[in-house]
Amino acid sequence: MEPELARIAADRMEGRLPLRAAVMAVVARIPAGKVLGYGHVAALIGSPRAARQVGYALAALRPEQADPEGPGPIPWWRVIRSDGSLAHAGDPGRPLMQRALLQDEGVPMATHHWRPD
DNA sequence: GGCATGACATTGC
DNA sequence: AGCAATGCCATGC
Repeated sequence: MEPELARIAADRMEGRLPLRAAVMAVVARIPAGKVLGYGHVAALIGSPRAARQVGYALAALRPEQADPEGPGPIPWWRVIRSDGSLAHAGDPGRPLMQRALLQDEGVPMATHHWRPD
């Protein structure tokens, strides 16, 4: 694991970093073309059973941070469900956009699901 | 502190 | 493959 990720996990577990901030820090480090599950992100910040909180944190992204077109966006579209499906969060159009973004980055996907290794 | 909420995960059918 | 029932746990009121 990269030292930076270890530091983030440690800060989070010691209570020096709010879950929201830890999630942002980790997601921001996911390289283009790669994806992580919500539970995977949770594990990286030292709270393996807090997958739902990861989603809750991403839901609070400010518009400019969530906009893929903007400068330094948080790549929320690289976080998917463990079974490869995409969260809709009340917006049926989002899985479609997410899938398009991932395909643009060359993520291998089946018609509906990301194909895990 | 108690209780409801939710971009999830797992299991069992 | 799809669906329902549970378990989870950080947040906000």
